[in-house]
Amino acid sequence: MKQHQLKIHNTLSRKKELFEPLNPPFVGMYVCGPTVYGDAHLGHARPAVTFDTVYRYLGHLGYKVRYVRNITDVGHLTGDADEGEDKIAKKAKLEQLEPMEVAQQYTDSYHRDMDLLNTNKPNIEPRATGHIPEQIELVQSILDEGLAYEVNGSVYFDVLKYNETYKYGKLSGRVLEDLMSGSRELDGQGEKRNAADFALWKSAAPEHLMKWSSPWGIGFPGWHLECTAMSSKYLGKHFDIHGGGMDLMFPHHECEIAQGNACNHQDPAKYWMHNNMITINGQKMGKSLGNFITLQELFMGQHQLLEQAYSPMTIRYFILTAHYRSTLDFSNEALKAAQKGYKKIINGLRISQLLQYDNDDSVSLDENQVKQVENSIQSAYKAMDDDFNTAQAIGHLFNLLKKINSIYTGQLHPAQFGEDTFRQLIGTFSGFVTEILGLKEEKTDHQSALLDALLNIYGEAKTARNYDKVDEIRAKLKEIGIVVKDMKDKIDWAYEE
RNA sequence: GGUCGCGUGGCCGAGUGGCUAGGCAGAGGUCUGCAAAACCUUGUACAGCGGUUCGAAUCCGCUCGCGACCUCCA
Repeated sequence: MKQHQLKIHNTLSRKKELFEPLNPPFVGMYVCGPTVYGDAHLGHARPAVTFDTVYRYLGHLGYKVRYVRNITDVGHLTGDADEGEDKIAKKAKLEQLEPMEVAQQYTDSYHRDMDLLNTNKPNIEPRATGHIPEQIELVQSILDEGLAYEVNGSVYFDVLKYNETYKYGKLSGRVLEDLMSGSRELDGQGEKRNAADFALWKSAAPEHLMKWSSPWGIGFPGWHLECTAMSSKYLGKHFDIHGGGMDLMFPHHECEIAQGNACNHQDPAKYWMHNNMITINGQKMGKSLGNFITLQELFMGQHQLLEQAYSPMTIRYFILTAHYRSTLDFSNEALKAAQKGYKKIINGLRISQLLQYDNDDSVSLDENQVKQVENSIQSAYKAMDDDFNTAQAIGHLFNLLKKINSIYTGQLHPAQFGEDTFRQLIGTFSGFVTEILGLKEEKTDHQSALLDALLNIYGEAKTARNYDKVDEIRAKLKEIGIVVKDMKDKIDWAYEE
């Protein structure tokens, strides 16, 4: 285990705290995943990249992390107008599909997009519908604790009663009295004893598609229950890190804490991490605002607001250039700058793989250069240790990159750094970029353009009767499985059969 | 209305009491057949007003502006 003083901003205390795993070297991390009823959008990219980076860095420090991220395939309630209906079932009716078909389709597209963003797969990716018995058990145990009540086949969490023993609202800083007075009138609240109560189990109407039998009748689980059920099943009743978007802080995570305390008498997680939101041209992204961009649209450049396509790695890099707790604003200008920055880093990565140490006795060690490299390396790690400050770390990586580029162009000599520092420079830069930040080279498919250029040279060499050159080009291409075809009136190529 | 957060140079974006963040764009230079890349130099930034302090972008107060959550949301 490397010696690092890793600090994590804990939403519970609103402070940075020294990270001390409950059971080192093991770390349990649960992150709220997507509700799979539509294509993944920008908002899904941020937590995915953020917590992937957390996962990578913890692994880099030597921790054995179990990363659990759920797939919500029971839709949350859509709200007042559609009480009793859920998002996934609604979409299914519209498209004349089985609800599970919808969930599968969007789970697959989510996976595709997350792969493109080069995020590691979670170690466990549990589905809500695969954990109905566990959720029913939870409801029962909360009922047994006397902290829930049943009405007409639905079960509600009794927030007032809970608040007598525990503190409801401690994560989001809400005060129960304020919640009760400030809460709006919603349909279907008649069953609740109090506006602040939330559903653990909802009775399903006959036309409802996704439903299961339970001790309280046919119904479906409440929105917050799955995370409690699955996190405790796979990580235990008390685990290290719980992550998710800031918008989930209330009520979702608050309810998870309440549920966890109600049945396990302890907070589910020690550290709560929340990534901030993404805005587009300064505005919140939302379907109603018409600035809702899916990842595929972004990668293809197919959206009114986009002047061009932005590659997955450009997006990943862009997300990493801001601290995860700051809002991040998407604009064409910012994305274009990110694209250039990303390419600069990747060019550096390619160069760093080419550079060799070259001991030259006529070049003497330059203490100043050594010191600068050592400082930048140390600072990059320090930034990551300070609540995963990737933005600052990247700044220091650019300073390392300048050294690498200077060696490449011959303005600095490897021997000025000494062999140790030289290897650290190369190793830290490339390791940081690929392993911690998860950036990789995006190989572009320029095969046909390159072939055309090469075949032009081939043709010119032939005209000039430079047959050595002609044979050389033909041989090189044959090595990669391409045969040159000299036609009567043109030169073409084909895959070697 | 309640709770929380933010306002940094042309743009993005770190920084929470004294030490050049960094990227993009711009200017000058080195290199170069030309160009590009790279490297070097260059920007007297911290919403406004007041206070604390030897010293504040950084702490406190007020004002203005923006946003998030409170309702599905990543």
